[in-house]
Amino acid sequence: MSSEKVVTRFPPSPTGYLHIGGARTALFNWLFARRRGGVFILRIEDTDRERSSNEATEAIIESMKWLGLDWDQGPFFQSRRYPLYNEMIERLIVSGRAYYCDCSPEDLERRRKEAMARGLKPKYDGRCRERGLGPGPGTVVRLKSPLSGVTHFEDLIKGPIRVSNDELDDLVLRRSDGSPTYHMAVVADDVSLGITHVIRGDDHVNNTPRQIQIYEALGEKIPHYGHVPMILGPDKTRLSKRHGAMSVLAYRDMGYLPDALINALARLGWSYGDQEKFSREEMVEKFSLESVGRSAGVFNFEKLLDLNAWYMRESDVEALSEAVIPFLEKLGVERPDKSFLVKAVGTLKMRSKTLVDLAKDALFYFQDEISYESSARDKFLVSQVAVPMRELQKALSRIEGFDQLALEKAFEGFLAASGLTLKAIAQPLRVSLTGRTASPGLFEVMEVLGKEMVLKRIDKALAFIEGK
RNA sequence: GGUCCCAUCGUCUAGCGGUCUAGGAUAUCGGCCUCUCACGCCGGAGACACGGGUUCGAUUCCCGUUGGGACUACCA
Repeated sequence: MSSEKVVTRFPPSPTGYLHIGGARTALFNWLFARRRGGVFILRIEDTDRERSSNEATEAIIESMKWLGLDWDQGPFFQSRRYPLYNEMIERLIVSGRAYYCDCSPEDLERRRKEAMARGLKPKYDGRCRERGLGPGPGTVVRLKSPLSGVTHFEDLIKGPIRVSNDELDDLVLRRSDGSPTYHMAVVADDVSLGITHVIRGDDHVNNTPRQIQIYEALGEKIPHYGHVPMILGPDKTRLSKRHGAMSVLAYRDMGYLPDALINALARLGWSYGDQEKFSREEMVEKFSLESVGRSAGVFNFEKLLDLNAWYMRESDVEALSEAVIPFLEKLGVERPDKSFLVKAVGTLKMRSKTLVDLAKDALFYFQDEISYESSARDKFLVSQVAVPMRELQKALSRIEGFDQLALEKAFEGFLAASGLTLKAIAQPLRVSLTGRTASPGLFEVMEVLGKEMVLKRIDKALAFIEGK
């Protein structure tokens, strides 16, 4: 491709949170711009004042930041750029490529129905095209679009797409209240921001010829287009609130790492041979629109979970510890000691799949009084284990350095002397120390907990057994 | 209804005419490892929607059928 400077943009409308479909579109734009050493712009499409909100805008920005999709320019707000749109619309009127129309919405609706009843296309009939109307109340401005010919473009993902012009009607550019319509605003902004590549959802394929007509009327250079397929819900219908867990921020709150979500999103639609895991740098290096698939896909939650677990395992333990703090706090653990937390997380990062799980799994480290899972308690804290546990406790109390190595040695001695197997004592001890039947290795747990806490918990378990 | 887009294991995908008795990942089922749970390792089951062409040869190219999806507003 040419050496032109690449400029892409992500233009969400702030009518709700940023969902994973939008996030993927943003990601692809970001990836493409970064790959080509170009510019990535964030633009907020808030021309629909009714449905737009500041909360949504903030949520979108927060989501972008959390995902690490940094933008070079913006955010631009369409609501503050009306003069630009009006200027462009004036240009079109002056050059005769747009005209005023005073057909009322009700009238239009009636004519549409009539047309449909007669088996015709429900498009604008061009009534005001040649009336030479001027501005006035209740008037809109429409594009004078070509009556014949075809509009075509080369989609970077889907290949050549052509639409007969008689499928397209004279779309409204400016509403009667003076505001620009979506199509007008998009084109005007893309022109003025110098957008070279429009990478957006599949649902815009049909809009593209319309927008190209506006470019042509304006005499502006048409950008390259790439339409990425939709993301579907598990039932293969378009992703919506119905499918739950839509918002990017919801994934953050469910304890997913941004890198894992990004990786999962990238691999939904894009591929690089058989490779599944990509660092950001690798993604940027290897991304191309040619290797984005053309068919819609279902978001695979199980795969995200697996990826997240992998990213957690690969994480630096310090960073992971930092990340889990808010989740621990939610569970009532306040200001955990940093070095203790790091040690605790070190024993768990191989086994927890999300930060939420990690926090839950780590809870026993931080509780003064652990509670026993009822089934674990009933099965393992039974009278038969009281004697060996007491002996074990004695052996443990004699250990000098309470680290894994010393603990293992002490256990060897204890098991040899008592004739017990580790298997026989492991689960009762585990329940005593953690309250559960599943936990990190006993020696790891004990080292982190420390001698005092270990002896104390065994005391408590013995008291429980004997008190039964 | 019209227009446009799409179609490989349950899911995400590799495949860009012969290398395909179709590869990987995830999920699932066995087994190993083992103090539990994970991790890891080994193995199993599991897909080219259908029908026509083109070709010496189609998962791969073309057409049709079917099935999905999108758009068809003074929403974006």
